[in-house]
Amino acid sequence: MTDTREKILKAAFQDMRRQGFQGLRADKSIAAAGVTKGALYHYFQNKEEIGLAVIEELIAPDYLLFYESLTRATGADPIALIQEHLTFLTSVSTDENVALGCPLNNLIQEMSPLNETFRQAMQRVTDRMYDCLERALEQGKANGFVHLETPARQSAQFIVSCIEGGFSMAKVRRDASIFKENMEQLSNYLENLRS
Amino acid sequence: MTDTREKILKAAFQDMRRQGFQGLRADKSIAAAGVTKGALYHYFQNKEEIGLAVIEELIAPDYLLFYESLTRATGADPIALIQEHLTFLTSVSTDENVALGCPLNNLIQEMSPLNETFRQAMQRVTDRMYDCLERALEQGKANGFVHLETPARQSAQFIVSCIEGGFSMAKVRRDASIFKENMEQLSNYLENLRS
DNA sequence: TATGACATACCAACCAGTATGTATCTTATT
DNA sequence: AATAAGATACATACTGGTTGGTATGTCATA
Repeated sequence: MTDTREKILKAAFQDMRRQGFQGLRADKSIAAAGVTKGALYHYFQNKEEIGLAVIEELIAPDYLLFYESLTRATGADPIALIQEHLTFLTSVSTDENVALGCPLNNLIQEMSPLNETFRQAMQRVTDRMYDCLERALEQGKANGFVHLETPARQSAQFIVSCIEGGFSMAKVRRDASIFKENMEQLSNYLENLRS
Repeated sequence: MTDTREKILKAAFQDMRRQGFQGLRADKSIAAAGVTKGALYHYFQNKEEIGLAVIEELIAPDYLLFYESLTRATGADPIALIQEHLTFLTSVSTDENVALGCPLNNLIQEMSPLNETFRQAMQRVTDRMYDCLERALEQGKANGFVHLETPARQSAQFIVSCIEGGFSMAKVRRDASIFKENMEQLSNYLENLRS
């Protein structure tokens, strides 16, 4: 990826996080990085392509990093790994950070009903998160870490849902402690999955 | 409230649910209801006022209906009442319905970082939900329904957060069963709060 | 000399908001 | 009861700024 293209995506990502995709003013967004409209429409056919590239190239890899690693860690205790991830999420959640919300969640809320291509791209990300968590929980069952009656798929969905819900509710209060306390409750739920 | 004003708010509410507040084209929105721009700017000073009125007059009363009733039901089993509410939410959640998401959650995600007046109006709604749930749980403790070690405030936050998270994740898949399965997990969590 | 990588100027559509006009309804006065 | 005088409740036409996108030109490199 060229340097200019990367600058465009990063600037678009930042502004989309604040103002949404509809609120994104692409040329103004990149101007601060010294990139002009000419460059923008050289690398992207239209605004939609920018949004999709942000999802595919910035959001998806970032979000899937942990979940992919989770499935690869065969033999490990999945609950401990998820708990670690929650601790990590909590540690990076400042008031300023939660005020802008979860980039993926933001886009889901805004764009799912408006653009089917966006929706499918985002569904692919969440489905992958579910798949990874489900597999990890199943492996955890086989390895004696997870209670055998745990409904792996539903639990996977619930975990992701709790995280995103936590971001949502922290956002409206600009209050990271809301997120942290929610993660504590989710943590309790996770401990109940132990065998 | 006059009939015309009501028509404007209802039309704006519907379109805001799909396209967000930024995406709302107020005059086009009300045109289908036979109302013109003249009427719009007769009842509202600007677009912002429409959005705020939608929150205060349509969303807030609708959302608080259950939670207010919950606090009033002193002596009742709060967990049973909340479970009933989850069942109700599940029963009205069709694929088409979840595809549009929770109107409050949508607006929170979109507008919290962009408009402080919006944010405060929405925070008032969520705080009220927390307050009602917290009180109900505390009453439940006093009446022997709820485990005494239950952190009432945190649990209240978690419950709301799970519901909103459930809407979020169901939205991207246009799949009501995601919401239903999440409510099942939340239901399990609630049962664990019993004394 | 052809192509990639931009920069700049431009355009048509759109959109929030305004200006202006008018019919109806209310209220004070006779 | 009749009428004049606002006030209310809109409808229509217009405007100025914005926005996504395009057309065109330039410069460096292969």
